[in-house]
Amino acid sequence: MISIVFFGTPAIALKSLEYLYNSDKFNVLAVVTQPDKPAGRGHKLTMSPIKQFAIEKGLPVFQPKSIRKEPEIISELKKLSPDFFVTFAFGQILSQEVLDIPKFETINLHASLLPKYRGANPIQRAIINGDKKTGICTMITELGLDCGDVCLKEVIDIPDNMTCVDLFEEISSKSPQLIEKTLTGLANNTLIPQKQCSDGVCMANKLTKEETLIDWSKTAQDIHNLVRGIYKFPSAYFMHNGKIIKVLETRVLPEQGKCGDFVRLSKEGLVVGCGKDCILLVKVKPEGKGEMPARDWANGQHILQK
RNA sequence: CGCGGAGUGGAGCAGUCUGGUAGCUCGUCGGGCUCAUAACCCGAAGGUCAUAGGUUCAAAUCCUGUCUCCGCAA
Repeated sequence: MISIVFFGTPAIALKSLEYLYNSDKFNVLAVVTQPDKPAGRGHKLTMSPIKQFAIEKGLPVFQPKSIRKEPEIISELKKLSPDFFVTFAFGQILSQEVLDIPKFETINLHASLLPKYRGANPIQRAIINGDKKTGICTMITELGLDCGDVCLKEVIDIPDNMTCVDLFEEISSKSPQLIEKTLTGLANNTLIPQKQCSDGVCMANKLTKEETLIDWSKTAQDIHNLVRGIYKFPSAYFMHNGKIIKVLETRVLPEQGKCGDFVRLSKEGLVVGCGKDCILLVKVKPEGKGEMPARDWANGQHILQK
């Protein structure tokens, strides 16, 4: 049985932890996750989905503020003497001292086809940039950011209307098998990690507030990619009468209109002019309101009424 | 107790400050026009104004409590 310590925080990693926990090939010794943080309306202290699962199953949980600087936790991890560390969206940088703990390796799962989209935000970036495919990789963790040798990769297609929520879901459910294959391959020496090729390296930076504001002078396709790329997390938006209007669903229409103008109201939604072509707003979510058809919103705002 | 918005026919909103006949756009149904229509014209149905209490001759509107939904921030 292969013993591991699992490092992870958000929901996307949950299925992987669950899988490893339930498998009789693996023994999950402990879980390391980010400290509880005030979150949500009311700032209630909230534990990560990974921690919730661990507590439910009675697994030991470590929550370092910064794992590099907490010798007590490091020595606890050493005592466990695991075969592997598995990291998946953990959210902290490890130190060499930590990487040296497991008997075999520390492996990381990264949600892109490396070396493309190293860094914090590979999933949403792939959609925002209009990529037709992306994927997941397992890799040997090294000190640099997502630069270690790649063990296994799996390609995932991105259809034109896929949102980041769909992609999250797909990645979340395909990851467990990839991690399993990687661990067993490394453990019995049948898997040889490959260096990342040096060209095609690019970073997937965190989203800034400015990026999520819709720029109507861009092409309708670019706006459509932005909308589905950050669907619900945290959503593309525009301002109207001083209110934030989030845009949840759009379609590109091959017609002309002045940038940023409300062109017409159709049965399906509100048509807005862009730098190239027009975009149809199908579903929106105004500040202080729930989601609604864009047509209904435009109706109540008395946009485009004679 | 982090800050803030909102609950009004099926949908989206106005009306609330300055209490006194329930309003607008859309949808639905019926009829008309049209070669035809998602367009246009005429008409109809549909609301205990989230909820409980209070003030008043009179409350969607003022006061108090409760529930629900949401935005920011983190």
